[in-house]
Amino acid sequence: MAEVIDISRGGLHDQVAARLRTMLVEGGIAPGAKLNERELSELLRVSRTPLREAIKLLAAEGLVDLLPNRGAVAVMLNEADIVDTFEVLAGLEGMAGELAAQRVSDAELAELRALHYEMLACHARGDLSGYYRFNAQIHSGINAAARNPVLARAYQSINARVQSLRFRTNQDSAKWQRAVKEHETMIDALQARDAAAMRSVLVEHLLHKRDTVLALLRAGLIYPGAAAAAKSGRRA
Amino acid sequence: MAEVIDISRGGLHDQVAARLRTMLVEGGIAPGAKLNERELSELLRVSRTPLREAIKLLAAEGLVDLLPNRGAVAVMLNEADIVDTFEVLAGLEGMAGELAAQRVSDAELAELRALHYEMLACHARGDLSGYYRFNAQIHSGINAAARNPVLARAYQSINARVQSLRFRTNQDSAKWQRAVKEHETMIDALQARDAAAMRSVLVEHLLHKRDTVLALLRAGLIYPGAAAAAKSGRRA
DNA sequence: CGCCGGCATTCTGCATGCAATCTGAAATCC
DNA sequence: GGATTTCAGATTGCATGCAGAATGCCGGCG
Repeated sequence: MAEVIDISRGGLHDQVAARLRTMLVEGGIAPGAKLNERELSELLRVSRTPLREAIKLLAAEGLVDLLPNRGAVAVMLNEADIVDTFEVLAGLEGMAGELAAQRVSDAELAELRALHYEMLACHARGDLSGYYRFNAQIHSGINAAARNPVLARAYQSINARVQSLRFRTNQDSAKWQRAVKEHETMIDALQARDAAAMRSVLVEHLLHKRDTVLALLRAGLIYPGAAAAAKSGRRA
Repeated sequence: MAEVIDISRGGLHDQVAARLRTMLVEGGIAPGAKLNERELSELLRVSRTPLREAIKLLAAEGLVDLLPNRGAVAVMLNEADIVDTFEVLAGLEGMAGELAAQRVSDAELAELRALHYEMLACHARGDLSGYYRFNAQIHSGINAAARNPVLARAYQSINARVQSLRFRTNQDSAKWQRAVKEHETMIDALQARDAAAMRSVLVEHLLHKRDTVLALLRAGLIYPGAAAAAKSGRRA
């Protein structure tokens, strides 16, 4: 037991949703791009029905905006959206950290520490891709240690919306260094079962991430071509 | 302005989703009940396609569980689910309270205070229905004052899952009294712009709500007939 | 008398077809 | 020449039809 995620390949629309999610998060579909049903149905080799269901799902997750009678477009977050999203993420992750500090088992802690060192190795090698992979694993591990599937799902859902942006953040050396330092503090706080410290460092961590993303956005590095004025106050 | 719920007239599937959501939250569809597509499509006078899309949406919101090749059933939360959900709700509402304390305008504060007195009036009259209505308006007002649509949406989505349970909590006089007291503390904390106090009282408030719901669940008053052992570790 | 296997019904899931709406542009009018 | 209107192509949204799977039942067997 204890496999929390297992429902995956139950229906075709779920597979389609997963594919689309990956494409959206990893940039296979550019932000602001229209999602043409016929096109995607041919690309993914499925009929339009499960595709439409998947798109509705992604809309509920906040990854696409649904325009009435005009289809769906990949979300283009403006500054306010990013600020709001990271604010919520910080709260959720801080909460996960608090709970994890109270509930983490020794085995989990050991595994997290191991992952931390793996990440340090990637950092030392300058292996950004590996760094991100272990980083995600660590955060996922913290969420798991929090023993709250509802929290984990909420976090994942909201995190997905900015994952595509964080994917593009080629951090400079100083910020990378600081992130590593923060991760070290995390592990220490976990070990000490210090919930307050855990929350604090995670919130800080997220706010720094936010600032990085905001800086990139302001520099026009995230939405290179598009006019960012498109979506102003709309919220689907 | 600031109507957070407005998505109604977008498409047919949205209207269907709204109808179903209401039926689920207000008990029109019992927890654990199967959602028969043909039946519902006849009841709502729509074809199965938008109905299915709506069901997928509700599944994403966590209001129904999707069984592969076996349709959907209205969620039946077990004790662990309730604990987890309220834990997250407490975190989110505490966060909303913190932000609201920092950002609430004088006009909003005045309106919240007015709503508070309206609620007191309902309390004095023993008007439970009106009490709940104003209660919901106050909480919605706090969320609005937090100036974070992402947070508001996340809260609403997760809150919907337990709304049907809270709907049935006929609080005894003592608990009602305490809730009223807590609400007073809230308004005071808002007025003082005391974020920490606001978080604290909201978290307390939610935990008390949780305990009330848990007590009802243990007493078998929430799922009267059904065997609560149905869903154990499943999470959709 | 209880258990097991096969069969029919029902239901979900997916594909396709049709109507309504939107996009874009060409032609027309001022 | 510029703006407006109108029309054709394309696209979304919804309804329906069909195949696969699951459920329940009935008869047969131990």
